[in-house]
Amino acid sequence: MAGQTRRRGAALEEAILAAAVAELAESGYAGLTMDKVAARAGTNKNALYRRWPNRLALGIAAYKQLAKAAPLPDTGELRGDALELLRQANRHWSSPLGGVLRELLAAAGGATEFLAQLQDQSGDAAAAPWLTLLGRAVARGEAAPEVLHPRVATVAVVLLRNEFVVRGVPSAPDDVLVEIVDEVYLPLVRRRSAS
Amino acid sequence: MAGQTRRRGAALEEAILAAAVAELAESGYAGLTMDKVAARAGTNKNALYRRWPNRLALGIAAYKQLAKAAPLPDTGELRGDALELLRQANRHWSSPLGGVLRELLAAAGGATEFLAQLQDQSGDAAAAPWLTLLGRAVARGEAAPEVLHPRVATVAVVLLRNEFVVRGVPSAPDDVLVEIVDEVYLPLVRRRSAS
DNA sequence: AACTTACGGTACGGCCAGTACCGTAGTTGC
DNA sequence: GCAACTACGGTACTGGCCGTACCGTAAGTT
Repeated sequence: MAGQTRRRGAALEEAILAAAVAELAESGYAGLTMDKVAARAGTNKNALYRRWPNRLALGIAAYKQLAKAAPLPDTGELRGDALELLRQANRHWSSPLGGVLRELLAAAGGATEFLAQLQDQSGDAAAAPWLTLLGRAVARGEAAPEVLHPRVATVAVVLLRNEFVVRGVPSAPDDVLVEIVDEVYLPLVRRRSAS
Repeated sequence: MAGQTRRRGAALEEAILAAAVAELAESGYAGLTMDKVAARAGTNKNALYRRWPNRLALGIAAYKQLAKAAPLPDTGELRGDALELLRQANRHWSSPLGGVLRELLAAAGGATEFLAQLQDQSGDAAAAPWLTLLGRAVARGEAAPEVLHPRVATVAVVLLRNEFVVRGVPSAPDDVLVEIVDEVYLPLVRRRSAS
């Protein structure tokens, strides 16, 4: 064969991951088969199963390669920041990547050990940007301090994610984002502890 | 064989659905195989594929048999109603049925024609009870009239569903429900159009 | 150099979706 | 009451995929 040299260790691992990423991007998790990844990486399934216990683990690893954090918006006012962050999420979920994430969440099926791997991308870690964004708004007097709580801060993204779960793939139109921000998020966050 | 008579039409269809429901309840959607359903119904896959085009369609049909609407709570005040409705949803999603629903939503993978079948159980139709519940609260003066909007009305359930998607199977503790109601839902809904 | 480790090739077991074919029982129309 | 038709039951098969096993051989190790 052409390949006089035989790859090992990290070099091979990177090649496999790259192949998995490519398959994931092209065909989604459903189309990610161990045989195809092995073929694409120019190796065989042995090398895969030596590194990842099963297909799901490889899929998650490949997804994590694909998903990268976007910079935090700073428009100077809460509404603009929230909308922009929501648009980022919208782009992510309506891209092929969003479908992949849904497939993975599904394949994990509630298995905590796998879900934990995905939370960085989809769950708790996603609260951090919202909290800092809200923190700035509180400092500006745009929001009440008692809303600096993960459950409250992330309401907007959670609602948007719900759109995708319930309605399906296509990207949410911008009106939906505006509606979420204006009808729910801002009223919720602006409250002056109305008892 | 024992069965002298041969079932046809509706009788057979019911038997198949019953078998599918049983399999779904025992093993979830992942464990629902066409062979097992056929065997359990005492027939073969032909009869199945004559009625449903594929496994997912049968799974959804079986799920719809399983899920039935619970009566609408009426405790006399908004907080109690909302909490009770949330507890219903919590029970549903933390039961095996919830896992099944998640599996189905995943298997549908954004295919609109299938999602539409599930929305009755999980999506838009779920907005109706919340709207009537809120309507009563508005009449009592417990909520502002401008919150009679599906997006706003369903915020609580959507947040709860998110718990399941992100955290996994186990039932959400009651504190979480209380937190959702007290930290998010009531403040959101009680606003007196704070501009 | 000998030794160990990991890759490559290949083959296979097992499971399952979906399809095809055919004999036969039940139903319908005459 | 007979024929034609429809739908069920049995069975077999294709094709795809996950996961495992075995074995020869190249790469790194001492």
